[in-house]
Parts: sequence; structure tokens; C-alpha cells
Amino acid sequence: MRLSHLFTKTSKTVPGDETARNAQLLIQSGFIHKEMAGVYAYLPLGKRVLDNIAQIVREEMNAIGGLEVQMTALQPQELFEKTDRWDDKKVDNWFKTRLKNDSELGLGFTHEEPIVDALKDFVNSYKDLPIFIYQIQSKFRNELRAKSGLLRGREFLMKDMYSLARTQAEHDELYEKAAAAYVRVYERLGLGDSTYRTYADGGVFTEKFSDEYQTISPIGEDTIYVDETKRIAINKEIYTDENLAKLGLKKEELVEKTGVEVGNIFPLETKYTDALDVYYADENGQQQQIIMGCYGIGISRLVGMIAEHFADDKGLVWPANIAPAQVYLARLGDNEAVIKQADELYDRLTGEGVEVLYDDRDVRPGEKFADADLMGIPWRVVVSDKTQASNSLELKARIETEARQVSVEELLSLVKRS
RNA sequence: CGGGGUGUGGCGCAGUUGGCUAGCGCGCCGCGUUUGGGACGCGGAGGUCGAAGGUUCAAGUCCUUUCACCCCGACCA
Repeated sequence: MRLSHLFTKTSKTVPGDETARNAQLLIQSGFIHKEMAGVYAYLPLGKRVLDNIAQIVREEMNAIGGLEVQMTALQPQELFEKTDRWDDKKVDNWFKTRLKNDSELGLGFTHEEPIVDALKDFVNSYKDLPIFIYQIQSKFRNELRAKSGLLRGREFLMKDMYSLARTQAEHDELYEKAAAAYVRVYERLGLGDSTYRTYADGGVFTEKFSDEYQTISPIGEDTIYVDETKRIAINKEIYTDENLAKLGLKKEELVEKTGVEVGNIFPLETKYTDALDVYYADENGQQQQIIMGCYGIGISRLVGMIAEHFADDKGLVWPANIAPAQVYLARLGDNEAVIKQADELYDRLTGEGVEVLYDDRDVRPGEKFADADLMGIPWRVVVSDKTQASNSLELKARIETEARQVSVEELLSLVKRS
């Protein structure tokens, strides 16, 4: 992408009505646009980041047999009456609206019911199970208070997966498979070292615990106790002697931290399948209950989380695999030979499948460098009179302070490896 | 929803006890000089001061209502 064609601009100032660092940086760099409190639009660079994160999640869900669907944002009242979740007393953060004929609709805040209802058409036999089904879709929640930029919005993008199993043993197996996939997701996102599987309250459905994935961060809203050797944590909300004993954790080995919940998985048991009358026939033709699990990852929250997690005083710092581009190509000056070389390099890199932000604007070097830093592009390549004279390219990593001289081939191998 | 705060060109802000034509910086447009860490000069464009109502000779400024946004709390991926 040529920056001369990019309609977004960076700003020297941060918006006065945002105090969350992630939103400040993402708005300042032109990645997102604030529509209203807790509702953000993704502009070209932000959209790329969002898609890159979603794609990593998608690949890992597919790898364990997840099948992607897209459910609807509009939801019928009737379905949620069956599971006793329609009443505002039960779920108080729904956006609800009406059809012209006055019947009520909900705007999707979760999708257990619609998923189960859709599967009802197809699941009859033990041969139809198990199933992993997921979607990446906007969720709408009428939170009393939106805050922390992308970390708590009223409209946000979420991956939600559901498992349907025949037996408890089968459920447990699926559950751990998903848990392992989550670990891979956070590793690929660069959050592996700072993210802990964390025991939390299982909710109203079960005596069991649920599992949250908490990334250690000063902006975290949750207090957790971490066993760093076991790489396991427990949420403060269930931090009791009884639970510690149950989980085999020792108080003296736990360290208190604050974390951002970047995902959670929890058992649903048979609550939804029973409520919606979905059963399967076993080998003997006997009707059996279906055990469900639920697996969420806030994709848009991760954009904010990662933005804030890696940022430094110059701006964003994206991990290479989710950055909106691999290379920021800064062309300095208006020397024709320089322009020609930069154009050719842009074509070459793009041809090799490397995403490049080509700064072909007629602005001074300092502005280009500042923008490259602010946008957090992993590699900055300079083409200028100097590099022409030395017959090389200048390469600097976003996280390094020193630049180095490289050839095109060296550049390609470095950039492609990352 | 309780408490606190803020709304003034695209962004960040100033605007005194009500008083003339509402300013400043950034950004934007034009011309020129510049060109390795957000350049400089000259000339421009752009604002019903969140909205509605009221007080007054006169309202960005005072009063009432209302909307939006931010922070703390409660609630939540």
C-alpha cells in the first residue's frame, strides 16, 4: 500500500476524550475511528490487524476440527424464552429491538441458543457427534459503562466456539483440545509468556471451574494468583483454601498479579441442549443428552490488548505476524534514481508476498520515521541518496535503535523469516 | 445506575467580574526556500462555542432542561 493512497493520517496529538492508552495510540495512528463510547470502527490499518488476529484464531480452531459458521446478529425472543434468558432480570445487557409487527428481537450478545437450535436440524445420532462449531462475529452488549478503549466495548468482535459431545469423557477430551489450541493462539500472538490459564468460577451451570486465559498486564481488571512454575493461575473470585486444595495449588507458591482476560472456556454441561430438546440416539437407539462446552476469544479486545502491551514511548509495536505490514519503506528526497529504486523495491517485495507500507509521500524524513514508529511496523527500510551511494539498503527493526546496511536479498530473508 | 469531570474550526487548547469582528498551536490549501528524526517564510480557507429554552441593551461566559464523552464505583469477553 502506498501511503499517498492511504486516506488515514497520523496525528501529533491524542484525543482528549480517551485516557486508555490502547485507544489513544490506535486513534492517533489512524488505525481505528471512535463511533461512540465503546464502539470503534476499523480503518484500513486497523482492519488488517483485526483480520490478522482473527486469522490466527481461525487457523487454530480449524486445526482441531472446528467448523466455521456465521450466525445472525438478530435473534428471536422465542429461542431465549426456552432457556429462560430473555427476561431483562436474567440478562440485563441486551440490546433489544422490535419488528414492524411489534414482536421483540435481541441483538446477539451470545449464540448458544441459535447454534444449538441450528444443529437440531442435523444432530440425531451418535454418528453425528462430536462437533466443534465456531464463528467470528460482532457481539453487542449494553454495558452500563464502556471503558478501557477496545478492552470493553458495547460492540466487539469475538470468536465463539461450541463443542457438543456424547459423553463426559468425550467432552473433557474436546475441552482440553480447545485449551491446547488456545495456548497456541496466544503463543502466535506473542502473548505466550505472559498469558496464564486461570481457574475461575464455572458460572451457574456447573460445580466445575471454568478456565480463563489471563495476560499479565498493569491495565488488567482481574486479580489473579499465579503459580509461575506450573504456569497456572487462579482468579481472586474463587481464591479460597478449599479451592486451592481442590486444585493442588499452594498459597506460598502463588504471586498476585493483574490480568486482562483474553479468552475463556467453560463447560455448559447439558443446559442448552436439554432446554432446546436436542438429544442423540446411541448405539442402542436410546436417547442421550449432549454435553456442551463454550470457548470465547475477544478478537477486538486482543487488538487493544496487544497494542497496549507492546507499545513504547514512540508508539505501537506490532508482533510481525499481526502487523498491518511487514515493512515500512521510507523513500527520502525526490532524486529520480531514489524514486526509481524505491518503486522497484516496492514491486519486488510485494511480488515476494511481503506486505509493504510504501511512504512515497513528499514529506520530510523526520515525519516518515515518526510515522513508521507510531504505526509500529516491524521493519523500516530506507532508500535515499545515502543508500544509493553505498549501494545498499538501510534496515532498522522497530524494536532496535541501530540501523544496518543490507542487500535486497538479505532484506528479503530477514523480513520473510519474521 | 450513584459520585466526579469535560463539551469552543479536522485534532489539542485559551477565552478574566457577561461587552466590540471568538483567539492560539497543529493539521489543511497556494507560492517560495528546504530535505536523514515531526522545517521555515508569506498569503489563505475553515467555527450557528454540544443542543433546546430563558435572563439581559448585550451570552462562549449567567439560569433551566437535555444530549454526548471521560474517570471512580457497581455490572460484564
